[in-house]
Amino acid sequence: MPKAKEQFEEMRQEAVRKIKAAGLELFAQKGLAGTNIKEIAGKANISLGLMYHYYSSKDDLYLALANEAMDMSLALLNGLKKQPIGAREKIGGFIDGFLLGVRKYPDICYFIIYSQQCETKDEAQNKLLNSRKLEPIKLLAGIIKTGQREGDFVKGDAMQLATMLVAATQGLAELRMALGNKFAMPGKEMLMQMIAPPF
Amino acid sequence: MPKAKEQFEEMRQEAVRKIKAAGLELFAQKGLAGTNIKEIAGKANISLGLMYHYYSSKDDLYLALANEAMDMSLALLNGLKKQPIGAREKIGGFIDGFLLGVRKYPDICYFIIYSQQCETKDEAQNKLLNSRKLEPIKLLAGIIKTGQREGDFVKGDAMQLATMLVAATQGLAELRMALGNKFAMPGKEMLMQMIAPPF
Amino acid sequence: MPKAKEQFEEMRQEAVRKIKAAGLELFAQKGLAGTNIKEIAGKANISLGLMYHYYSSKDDLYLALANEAMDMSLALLNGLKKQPIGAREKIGGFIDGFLLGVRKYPDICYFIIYSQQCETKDEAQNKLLNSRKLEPIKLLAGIIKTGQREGDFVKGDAMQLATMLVAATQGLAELRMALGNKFAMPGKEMLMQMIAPPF
Amino acid sequence: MPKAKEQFEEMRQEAVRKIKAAGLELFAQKGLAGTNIKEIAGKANISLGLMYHYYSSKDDLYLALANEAMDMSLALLNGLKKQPIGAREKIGGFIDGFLLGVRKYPDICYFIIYSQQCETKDEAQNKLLNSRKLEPIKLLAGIIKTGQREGDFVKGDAMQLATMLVAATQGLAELRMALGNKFAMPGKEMLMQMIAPPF
DNA sequence: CATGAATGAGGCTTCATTCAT
DNA sequence: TATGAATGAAGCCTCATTCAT
Repeated sequence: MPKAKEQFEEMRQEAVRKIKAAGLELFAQKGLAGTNIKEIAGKANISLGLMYHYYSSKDDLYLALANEAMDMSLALLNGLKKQPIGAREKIGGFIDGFLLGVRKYPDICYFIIYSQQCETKDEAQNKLLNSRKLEPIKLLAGIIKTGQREGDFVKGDAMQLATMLVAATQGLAELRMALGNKFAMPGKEMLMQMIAPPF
Repeated sequence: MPKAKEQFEEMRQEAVRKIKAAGLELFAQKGLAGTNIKEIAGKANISLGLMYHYYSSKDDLYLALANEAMDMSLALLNGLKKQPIGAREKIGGFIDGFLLGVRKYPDICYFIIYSQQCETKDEAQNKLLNSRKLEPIKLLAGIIKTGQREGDFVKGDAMQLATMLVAATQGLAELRMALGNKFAMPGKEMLMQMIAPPF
Repeated sequence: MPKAKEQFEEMRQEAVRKIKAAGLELFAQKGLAGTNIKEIAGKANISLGLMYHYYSSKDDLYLALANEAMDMSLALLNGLKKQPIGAREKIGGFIDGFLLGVRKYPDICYFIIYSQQCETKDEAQNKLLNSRKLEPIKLLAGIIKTGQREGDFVKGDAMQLATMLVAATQGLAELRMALGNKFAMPGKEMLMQMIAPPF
Repeated sequence: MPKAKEQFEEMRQEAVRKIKAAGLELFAQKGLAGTNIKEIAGKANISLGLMYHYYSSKDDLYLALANEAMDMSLALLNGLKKQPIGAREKIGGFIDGFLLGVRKYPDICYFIIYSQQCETKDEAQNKLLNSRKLEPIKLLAGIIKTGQREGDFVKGDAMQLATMLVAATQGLAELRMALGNKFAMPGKEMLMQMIAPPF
């Protein structure tokens, strides 16, 4: 009697889930080149071979995770963009998302932010990833422009402001990973004032 | 000192200079694990054997470069600290140093800022490096505290503010490397207002 | 026999048929070591598990196919040997069998002829296979000897002549596979004259 | 003091020589897929790593050897073509070359003849190799045509005759490898009569 | 000081085979 | 009978490091 289709599907989902969790953590800590597949499989509690059942290579897994992280980031921003709230609240929502993410999944930092060194050998994929890094900056810039028209945002080029905000979150996530508990994470107000001072 | 010795000394200096320049660029682009020694030697235009004459291992070179970068960063801050100028000017000097460095040696970004993923296998060295990452933040925090007493800085925990500024510069350097010319680097004023708004 | 059993038997036969067809083609194209079981199962349109239901290993399937091919070759020759026709006609029949086989099942070439590289790890099996390769040559040599006594065959050691004929067919089958349509297959007359010239 | 250029060159030559000899023998016995690099290095008495110093991959070595073998075969034929001797002598020279090669370097058989299964993954290389297999056949066909005009060759399409001769040598080399000493190699006269009967 | 050949451990990947259902 | 997920040994390849000259 063949095993039921659903059973197989469940097994697949579970295996993929474990692989992704392990990969996320290890890539975040040690980068693509510094992470080895055996370790990922070990942490995921599956065999080496099974990894290759689901991902064709280390790069493949890395790219899947990187793109997923970017998708999440974009989804957060797109969600905020559509909401019927002011620009100040939208920026606040972005910062909340960041602070929460970092607090809840500390190891995800590397992927919450933009992956810095994605040397996938596959130059095409690298270019794709890099181009995607601009998307959230552009989205933020749009929100900032609106806020500037509404009057209570700081002045200056919106793209530059968006770049600065994104850079700060990325840098903070990295410092957080490097320094652990010795680290003084700025609060929401402090990050907000980079774009939208209290008054 | 006889002439021969001087010549040898010159050769040494020249070789070390070439090795460091090549290592800096490649480590910055691809990280420690992703960079290979042969490539460094190739870019430096020296033989593999000679590399090992000056540096006992890949990690050795990496650590030397990382520490040098941190030294430069600290030297800049210590220099500013001693100068008889206001806190606002000191922060301005730090930001100028960053912007100039990034503009002049784009590939140095990785080292101008704090190296994020230094997995040296040698745990002791890792701890050392990580602890050094806190030093500039503490120095900046000191300057910021003074500025806050002088009255024209934003309010809030000085360590947090310093962390935010450092994170922003680190993030900007990384984005700069990833995005190249598609990148909107914020100007000095914009970075300044994170700590010291015009009024 | 109840109907159910017949059905099962049919399924078995069908599965085995598909496995053998797929294996034959792939082994012929890429050899034993170069062919993988998953690919065979895929081409046969059955599951991996089922393959192992019928054949205990890759080598098992390979040996079965190789021996079957040799059986067919021997059967052809034994059939001809018994027929009440002249030696010339018998050689002609062998050549016809070869030319037809190559034309009809181009991918079978590898097995119509003698498999060159059967590294079965199992040394005993290898020896068995190799010894079987001599059988058709010996049979042919017998026919040739008769033909030489009958007067219209070329002179010379019969085993050497048989070896040459078999080698030619083997070589032609291989060239056929390698060169495909760019290939000039000699006709029956041309092959005949190697053993039995027109006059 | 740097090692002299010639010394390095000698080392290179010696290493390459050993690698090629080992590869030739093993590929000939077990094919590309069936041969493993470690074994080649072992037989060549060098380290695995050194193999990759000289050849970028297993395929690379295989292709180099296959092409070299083809070059030798072509060189033999081109040499004969230019000599001021009759077509019969030229065919005789080709057959002598074959018989001698097989006798002297029994393991080279696979490469003296045409490599049957060159699955290099690199489809372009496969096509190149396959196209090269036609060259000697064409050369032989030219010689045969001349011989036919001179009068003492068998009749029939020259390309087909050339194909048959080449196939026979290939098949004989393979049988030789498979059967070893149980094998009855035809003599020069016997092979000659395929193309140019005594009278 | 200078060279680059040589080593081999370790990493990535494949694949024959097993097994729970 | 039938499925395909799971395993892990073994293969290919890379690369930090050593060494003879």
